[in-house]
Amino acid sequence: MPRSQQARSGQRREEILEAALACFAELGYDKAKLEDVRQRSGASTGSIYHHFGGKERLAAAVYLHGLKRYHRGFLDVLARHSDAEAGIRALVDYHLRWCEGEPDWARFLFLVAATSEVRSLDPGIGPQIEAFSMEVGRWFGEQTAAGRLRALPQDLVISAVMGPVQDFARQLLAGTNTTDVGEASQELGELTWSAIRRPKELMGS
Amino acid sequence: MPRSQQARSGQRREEILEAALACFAELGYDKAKLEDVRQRSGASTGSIYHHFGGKERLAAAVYLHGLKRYHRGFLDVLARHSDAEAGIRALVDYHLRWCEGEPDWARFLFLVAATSEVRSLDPGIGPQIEAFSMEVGRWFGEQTAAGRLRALPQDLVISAVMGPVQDFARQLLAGTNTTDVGEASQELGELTWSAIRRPKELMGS
DNA sequence: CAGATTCTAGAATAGTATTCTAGTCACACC
DNA sequence: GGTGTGACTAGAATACTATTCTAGAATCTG
Repeated sequence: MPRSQQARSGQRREEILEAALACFAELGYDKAKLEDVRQRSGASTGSIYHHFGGKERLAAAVYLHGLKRYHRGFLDVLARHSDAEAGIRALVDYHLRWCEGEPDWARFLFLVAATSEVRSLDPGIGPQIEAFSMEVGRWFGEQTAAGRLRALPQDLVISAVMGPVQDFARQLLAGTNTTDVGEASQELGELTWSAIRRPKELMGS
Repeated sequence: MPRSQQARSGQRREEILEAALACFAELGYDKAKLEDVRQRSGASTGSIYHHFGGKERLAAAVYLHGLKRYHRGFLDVLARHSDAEAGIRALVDYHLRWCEGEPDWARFLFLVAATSEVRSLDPGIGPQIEAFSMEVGRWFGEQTAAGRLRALPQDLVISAVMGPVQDFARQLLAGTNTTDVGEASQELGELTWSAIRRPKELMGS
């Protein structure tokens, strides 16, 4: 059975990855059958298993791919802002816009994969998160050291900054949400800054 | 084949529910086989299907059961506090303590089931959430009307209040977390209140 | 072109959710 | 006390889907 062309570098791999994202985002992890991915990508069962080794690890690969995109943009935002308040407002806005602009990716990263231990199934994920956390920690560490933010353990800082907007974005992605995104970004930036800025009563000490 | 006793009111149903929670919390939704639930509960396949109609709807029933417990405690907290600041700090503490005290339930509610559309598979879930939101909305509405909180759309208020602690609790349940829970409750309460209180520059207007 | 490697195909297999059939139990009614 | 009825249970039969396996094609290297 003749085929036109095959095996050009990572072509097939990419096709499968893309098809998998679409299926997972659209149907959810367990509703999406491997057969769906197979049909949408045009690949064969064997090919999928050759490249990824199974459904779970396929999901993990998709996750890592998306995570890198999200992280890259996130770090860009930090790099562009040395001012604490502007940086934090920009992060909130970034998260919201990303979810709005890439709903498939966002749905998969923050709704579908948030839960399970997808995180441990691709050896690239651990290092990716570690490197990201390091960078983020550096920015916040500097801001805190300069006395512009509350002095808090790093995990609390992240929860404080990203918690509200993540919660809101989840509602947004689930569609159970009425407020306009632009307004939400504005308000969430405002209140997030109020939460994390160095409290006024300590200013100047 | 003689059996000692059967069919006493909702006995079996409860046993299955309990076994299912344990399995889902321990293994995650897809790793947990119906066979596991069957063995742990002592029920038969047919019995499980008679009472719940399938794995998904079993998960939904577990979800609803846990949600009710969580909601009840949540509303109790609100009922016991008319002061805005005390109420919000208590809510933050409640969420954290609940996750700490009932890790199985919490893991299932906030990690396993948070994502999927479990929410739509049990006809009781919609009304439960609606009634809960109504109550919560009333409390926050009154506080806002009294000028003690920022004037914001309700979905933003909830994200602001519960976002940080939910994010932190998720880390806690995943075990990727170092900060002490008591300290976290204190700090999260503090910064959440800073976020949602009526900003000082408007006070007295 | 020969040999090696990577990749693809699709059938065969295995594991698991779901359905089906035949009951059993508790209870109401006569 | 019998008997009919509906809720409940059991476990085998079925259907679906992830995974494995074997053969072979495409591409690359020398």
